[in-house]
Amino acid sequence: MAKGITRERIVAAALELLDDQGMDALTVRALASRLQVAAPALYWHVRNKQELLDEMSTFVMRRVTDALSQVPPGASWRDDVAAYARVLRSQYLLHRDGARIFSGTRISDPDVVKAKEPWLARLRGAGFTLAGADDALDLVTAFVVGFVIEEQERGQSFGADPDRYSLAERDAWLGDGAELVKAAGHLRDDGEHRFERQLGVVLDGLAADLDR
Amino acid sequence: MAKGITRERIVAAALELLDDQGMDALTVRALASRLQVAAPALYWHVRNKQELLDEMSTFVMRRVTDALSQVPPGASWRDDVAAYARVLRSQYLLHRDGARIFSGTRISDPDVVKAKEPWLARLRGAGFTLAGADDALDLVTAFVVGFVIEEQERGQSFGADPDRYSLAERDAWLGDGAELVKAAGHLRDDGEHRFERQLGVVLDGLAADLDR
DNA sequence: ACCTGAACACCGTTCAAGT
DNA sequence: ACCTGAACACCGTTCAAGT
Repeated sequence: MAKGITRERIVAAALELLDDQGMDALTVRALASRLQVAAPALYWHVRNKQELLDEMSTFVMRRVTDALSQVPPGASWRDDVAAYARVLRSQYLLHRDGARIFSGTRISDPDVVKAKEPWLARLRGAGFTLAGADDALDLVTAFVVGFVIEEQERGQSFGADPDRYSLAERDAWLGDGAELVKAAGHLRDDGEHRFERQLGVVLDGLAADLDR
Repeated sequence: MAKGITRERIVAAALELLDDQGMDALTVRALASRLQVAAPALYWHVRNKQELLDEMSTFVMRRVTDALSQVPPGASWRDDVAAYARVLRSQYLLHRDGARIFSGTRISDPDVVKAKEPWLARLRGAGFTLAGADDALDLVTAFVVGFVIEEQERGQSFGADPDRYSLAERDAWLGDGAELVKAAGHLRDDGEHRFERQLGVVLDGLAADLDR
């Protein structure tokens, strides 16, 4: 006894380690030491490190579907799709480099994929074709992934060295010319506002698509 | 002489190695051996591996801006933004896992960032505010990044084991229920068509934004 | 069934020394 | 200025052996 390592505990500890120390520090040995076992012990529960990473992704995506299953059908398809986008973003944001690490990975649990079903049904009910509904969800997923990758990268650079990424520094680094690029940098906002605004544009596009 | 390693040659060889063997095989030692020098030789030209990766990203993004500078102003802002999206996607597709590796990284060359200037100018000419133009380009970037990450992941899984990812296998793996998810899988297309369709939706959203 | 100790073939990086 | 050889502290993974 006393040990009792399980797949679930390994994944949970791996996510903690990732968030505490970052991707480079997520080694099999460091993970084992956090769990107070020798490194080879992990190989009884997990085939290799890649499988561990896949399990971590699946865990995060399961969190997304769990959170979504709590969301009641909205007043409109817009509300439903927006709820999906917000939940996906917030779950990615929970983990260091979450969007980059957990996007575009194979999900190992069919239930997580099947959780798409009610969302497809809601969109169909709102007038989307099945293909159109699937397309819509994938488009929103692509947008969220790309948005949060950029968002987390900016956050990390800024966290590491706030001065280095100030507007003044950036302007100096850019040198002469490119006045629009510089001015745009000063107008730029971040976080929720920016996300909601761009999400709104995507939803407007889907609405235009639906009306056609 | 005879050696003549330069930063440029290192980056070019690193991209070849990435495409030939994949991310895991892109080691300092393998790269050195491809360039016929001892591993520590690279450290005279590059601070560390991270800097090498940043240089690779910057190189790819410079390719994007070079290709874009050849694109004449289109008949409409839609054509301009679509041209940008297509070029970005095609440059990511040129390299194994390109979107995941090269997105959300700091660009080390100001000229690459400054190349945004004429694109901002064109959008402003078409009626976008400066903030709106910047937002539009970033939104399209986020979409392309997310789209191609998913696209390359699918391509890689399928390339590795075509049977494993056939529709029949997928349906069996999903098990009972989720009929819409299964049916949507059968309707799904890939590549250019899918990209153009989803890009069209994003552009429609921007158009709606512009009319407001 | 579950875990350890020792080992293997590798990593990225440093540094004195060579030309 | 540019490169090498040797070394350091680490990797992921295997495997016989322990309980």
